[in-house]
Amino acid sequence: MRSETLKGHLDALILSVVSIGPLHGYAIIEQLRLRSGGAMTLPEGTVYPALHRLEAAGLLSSYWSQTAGRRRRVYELTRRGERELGTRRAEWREFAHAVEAVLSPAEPSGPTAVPA
Amino acid sequence: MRSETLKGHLDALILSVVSIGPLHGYAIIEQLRLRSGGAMTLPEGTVYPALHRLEAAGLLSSYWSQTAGRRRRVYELTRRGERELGTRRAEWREFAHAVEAVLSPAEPSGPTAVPA
DNA sequence: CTTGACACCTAGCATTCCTATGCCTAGGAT
DNA sequence: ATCCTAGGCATAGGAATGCTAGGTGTCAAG
Repeated sequence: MRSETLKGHLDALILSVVSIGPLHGYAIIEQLRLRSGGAMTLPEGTVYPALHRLEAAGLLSSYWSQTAGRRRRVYELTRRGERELGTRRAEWREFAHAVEAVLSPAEPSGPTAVPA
Repeated sequence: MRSETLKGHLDALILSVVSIGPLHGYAIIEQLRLRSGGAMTLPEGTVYPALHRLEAAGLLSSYWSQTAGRRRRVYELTRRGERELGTRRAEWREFAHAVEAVLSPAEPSGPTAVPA
């Protein structure tokens, strides 16, 4: 998948997987891969900065957890994050429909192509 | 529509409208707006550089036309542009499905969530 | 003669994602 | 003992893209 393809949609994807339950960064990467059927195998250098960005924006909160000698930073949605997720999902749908409309082959469309 | 949303998909959209028939820049902007139902009202500063980029990449070719004292640069798809459009449409579909899969609410998914 | 639609162009900015690299632990293989 | 792999986090720097904001010019309507 071309790397620019993802741009602007990563935040929604992360918020969505975290909305299911608190997750740490590495697990988020794993979930994105699993749920996308392998299509989204994101490098850490993409996801970690995004998490920091989302936390700075107040959409995620985090805490450290210690498990078997391994430290993990666990993220969960804030109230604002939940609301934002709703907005983003709606925006995605709108965007996807718009792209679909433009991308699907169609007959030439003059100025009169959109009926009043 | 959030501006980052479009990133990485503009080329496909432009190729798609031009594939219907030769169009000049301004008309391309108009077609994108019409076909997207108004969702994509792109500023010229977005589209013109993109057209130059696509021409430089060999996906579009152009020529000047004079109509009623108005000069227009008309673009049409090259062979490579047609092929590229096909690729991009396929990529869009793959991407859209992947996002849909991640974005749609689902039950918690453990390591066993993907059956062999 | 001013406004608005038509039509093109570019510089510079902001944002985003990726590559590359570094650091650390645990557990199995050699 | 040593190495490798998986797990786990982090950052710097580069590349790409779209937008803002500005500029040029024609033509028709008021």
